[in-house]
Amino acid sequence: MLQLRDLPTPAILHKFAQRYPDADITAVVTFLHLLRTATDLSDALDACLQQHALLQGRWWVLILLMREVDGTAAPSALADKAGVSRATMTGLLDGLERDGLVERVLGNHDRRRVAIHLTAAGQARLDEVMPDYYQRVRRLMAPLGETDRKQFIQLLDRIQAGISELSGS
Amino acid sequence: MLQLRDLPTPAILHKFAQRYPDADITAVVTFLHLLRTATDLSDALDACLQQHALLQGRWWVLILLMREVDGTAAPSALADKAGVSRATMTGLLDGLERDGLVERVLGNHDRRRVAIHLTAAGQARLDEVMPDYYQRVRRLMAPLGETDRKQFIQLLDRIQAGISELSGS
DNA sequence: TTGACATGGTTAGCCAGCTAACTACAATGT
DNA sequence: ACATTGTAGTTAGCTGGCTAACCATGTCAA
Repeated sequence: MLQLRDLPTPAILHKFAQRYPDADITAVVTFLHLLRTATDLSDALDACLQQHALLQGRWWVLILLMREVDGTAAPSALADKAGVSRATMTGLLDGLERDGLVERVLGNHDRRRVAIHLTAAGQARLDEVMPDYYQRVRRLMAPLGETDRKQFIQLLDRIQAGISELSGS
Repeated sequence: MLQLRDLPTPAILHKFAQRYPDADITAVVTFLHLLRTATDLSDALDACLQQHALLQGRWWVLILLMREVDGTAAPSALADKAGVSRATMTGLLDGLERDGLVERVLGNHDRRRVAIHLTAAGQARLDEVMPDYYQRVRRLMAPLGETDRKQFIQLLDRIQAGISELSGS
């Protein structure tokens, strides 16, 4: 994700719009504002996870495992749900297994398959980080009331729908 | 940035809220929606830049250089403005220099300093990618009218203000 | 004047993304 | 029965984040 510390000033936007007449100023400003806020939220999430010796990728794998009734899933399923490649998931699982937060259980019927299991230590780590996470998200979103949130999500969904349409065609 | 391919269903949110009573459901949903949309936009940006053999980090450096009147800046200034460490900037500049898009000019007065200069090839690459970029941003933001955009940015700014306040205290 | 500190940039080594290629195994069609 | 194809997971090698440590150079004060 782009780390935007220095959004363009009106003067800079004007300069660029001169050279590139296709520029839609308010579109660019909206686009960059959204990315900037998301980056800041992501950084805030990093700060939270770091307190508990976790990073986004590994934390998300633990959550995906906790969503399962038996705390077990296949690496490829985790990769799909986390939106990363299978190769990346192998690396994440290596780290989590080294820390004892998950374990690899070899399959019996199909010996290609491996089951990833959330260990007691993994669950304990989640029980430590999640209350902190929820607390922080609560505070981060506090500036928006319930009505604001509905409205905000609606605007996000309209952008999302546009993206799906563009990439679909 | 988190790759959220699988947002929690209401059932999952309920399950987690049972175990972690601090959870503020609408806050979490809003938070994840925002990150999800930003991720998708970032992916769309990646797709655009890839058409022109660029990645976000390197592209942003070129833009920062083009903002300067003489197309020149110090590595540390670029690092600050891009929001990355000086070490990361060294790597980005290595890649850009290898591709001939920037050049390092050694300082005369202070021999620690290096000036980074946007080359003609670098400017040409920007002139190739920017119209495509603006075109795509225009289309991505098309679902929102001018009024929507104002409102959206205002909501983003309120979140941003909250973040600054939290990290400041 | 020179010793201590500050600054600009690079290097080294870690993590986590990616693609492409590979291994092992399963399934399937002739 | 066996060759082909498909699938699950890993490995290798790239990029680009990070921190910490490390020159080299400037600066400043005793």
